[in-house]
Amino acid sequence: MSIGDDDSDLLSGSDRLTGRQLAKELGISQSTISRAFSDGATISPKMRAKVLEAARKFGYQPNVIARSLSTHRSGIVGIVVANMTNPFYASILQPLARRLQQLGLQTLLTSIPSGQQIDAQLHLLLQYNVDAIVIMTGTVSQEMARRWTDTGRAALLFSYSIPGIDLISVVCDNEAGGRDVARLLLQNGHKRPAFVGRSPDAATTHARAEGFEAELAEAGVPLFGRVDGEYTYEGGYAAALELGRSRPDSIFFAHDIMALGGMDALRYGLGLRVPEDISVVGFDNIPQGAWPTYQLTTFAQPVDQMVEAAVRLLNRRNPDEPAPASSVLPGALVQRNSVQNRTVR
Amino acid sequence: MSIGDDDSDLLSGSDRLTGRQLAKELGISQSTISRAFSDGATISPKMRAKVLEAARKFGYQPNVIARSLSTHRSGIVGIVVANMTNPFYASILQPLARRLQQLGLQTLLTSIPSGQQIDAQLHLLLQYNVDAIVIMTGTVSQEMARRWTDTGRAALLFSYSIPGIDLISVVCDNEAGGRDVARLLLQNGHKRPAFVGRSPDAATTHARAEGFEAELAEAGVPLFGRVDGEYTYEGGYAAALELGRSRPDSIFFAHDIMALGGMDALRYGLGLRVPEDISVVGFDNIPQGAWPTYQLTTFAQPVDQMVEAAVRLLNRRNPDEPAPASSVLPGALVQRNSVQNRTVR
DNA sequence: ATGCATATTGCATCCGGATGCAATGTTAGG
DNA sequence: CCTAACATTGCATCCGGATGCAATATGCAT
Repeated sequence: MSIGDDDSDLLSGSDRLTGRQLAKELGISQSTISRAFSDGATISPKMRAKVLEAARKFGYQPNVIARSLSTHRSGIVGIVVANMTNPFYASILQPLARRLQQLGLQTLLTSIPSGQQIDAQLHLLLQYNVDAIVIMTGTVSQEMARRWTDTGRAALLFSYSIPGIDLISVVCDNEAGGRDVARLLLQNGHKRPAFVGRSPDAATTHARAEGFEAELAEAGVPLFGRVDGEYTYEGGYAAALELGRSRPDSIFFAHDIMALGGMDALRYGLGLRVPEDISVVGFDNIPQGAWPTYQLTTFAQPVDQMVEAAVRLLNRRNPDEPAPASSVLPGALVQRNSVQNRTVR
Repeated sequence: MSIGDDDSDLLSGSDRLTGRQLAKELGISQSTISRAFSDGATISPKMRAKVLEAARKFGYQPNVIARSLSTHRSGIVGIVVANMTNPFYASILQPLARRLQQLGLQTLLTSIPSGQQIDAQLHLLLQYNVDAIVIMTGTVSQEMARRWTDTGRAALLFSYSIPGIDLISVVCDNEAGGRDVARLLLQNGHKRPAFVGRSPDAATTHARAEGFEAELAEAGVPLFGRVDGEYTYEGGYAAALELGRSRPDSIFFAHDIMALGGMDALRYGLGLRVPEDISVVGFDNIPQGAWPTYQLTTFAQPVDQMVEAAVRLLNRRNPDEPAPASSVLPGALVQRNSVQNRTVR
């Protein structure tokens, strides 16, 4: 073998080594180099070892772009988010990106105005040959959804779903969550429960609201009031201000971030005590809810399991495996200190 | 012209139209198609219009990957972050991504464990031909920095810098910020000011600490105490717990998120009142600091201007423009209600 | 109208790997 | 030892655009 030991600094140049150069160096063909780096290619173990060894030595790595050009894959997962200021999304992005990186997948992040149509973004991501997308917000046209799945790429709705569009999704059981919250309030003797945060286009909050109201109805307790609003601290603040005046004895906010704004509105805007005067329950379980000022009782989305499920669905290497189904994961009530027992004993 | 009007649905197939196909359709060469889409290429305005019109009609768009293969550019900006749970980073990511998208640049997000060496990530981003990087955390080897700049791509440290590494950065004037905070505390009659959050490897917090201590020294007020800690809510909580026992009359936290944790520790852990018993000042100006429970007085980084500056530096199309310099932008004190006047009148 | 400079367009080839098919090498059965 | 069957490797070509250079077209001055 004629390879010197001292030329391993070939990689230090700004232009990298190509497969053909390495091939010439080894006296073999470029195809063989290529095969050494492709799983399941027809190459003898001996030859592969030799190539990989030389590649390591010379600092050769296949050019991702060139590979992508012919394979139509990229090792990139597109992610569509809005509202990274909502800590819930931030807390998903982090572990999701990390898990994907562990699998050798990069994340192309597309940030959009909340709740919009995202066909244009998907189109764009398609141009970059992303292998899959995780969508956390927005609506998609049926045609775009079809076009996407036609390419054999996975598309995954994370923590929500779009009515009438058959893309797989990973969600927690929102309706059950709503019911659990209702049951908690009922058990603690609440008679005037209100709801905040339903939005016309978000099936997620619908399910939360429906579970909540259904359970109340079954107990014969009417919903005392409802206000909608943006999924922000400010939205929750405004809604609570509006709703609080009519004195419900408890408010269920469809998102923790709204619940925090709501609690502050109740306390600082209306001078009420939480939970003594009014109970508050949230949904999501963001870190801030655990802060001592809030001690928010909430329904926790099982973020870790959801990320795991997402990664599993995205990582399906060969497109001919059975089409995966949406998964609905169970969440759990996290009881802290924003609900007070109002039963008369 | 033989183009029908009804075949504009060519784009609906999962495989897109190539430039050569479009060229054949128009009876021209593929080169001309390519030139029609490249700024500054030699092509007559008339021909370009004709091509673009046909492209629109047939739904042709140049393949980004193929283009990237020969140009070595990608229209992607890599972003390296840690700690998206720190709202400060989340609040940067959002506008930054949006501004870049407006310029037709996508963002490839790389999330790493906080404060580590990120050579491997940069190497990876290089493989994807990213046009530039924005680094928000971590250290880079001198060799990697050189290798990166040798490729003619911009690299930008956002909101921090790495000692000994000459990559341009966009930061606010941290030292001035530290001084301003010190002056504020002094003006309000504080005699026992403490500092929390300096970290050995973060020049940013060093500068904040130095400005703070320098200004105190000039006024003849000794630093009452100092505790370091992680840049998290919990880190601030723990530090305040430790420091609070010795009763400083004020604490300057190097990061708002630590200040919030600190305030909670002082209030709920030690039973102190803020600002009556002890004043607290933060740095960054995250949204949560404005919440009524905290009303945190803080030094605000000029995030919008910093993002603008970053975008301007990244958007330098031709690499032969004068090498841009780092920019240091002025921040400003945001006075809310976590500092009390302790002057005896 | 003629000649030369300049503007456009086409041709051929490159970017770096992936892959179908043919050629060669290897192993096993007879 | 011979040949069928399979395992490896190389060859040629493709993925879809970009671009240097030659060829052609246009414009201008004389």
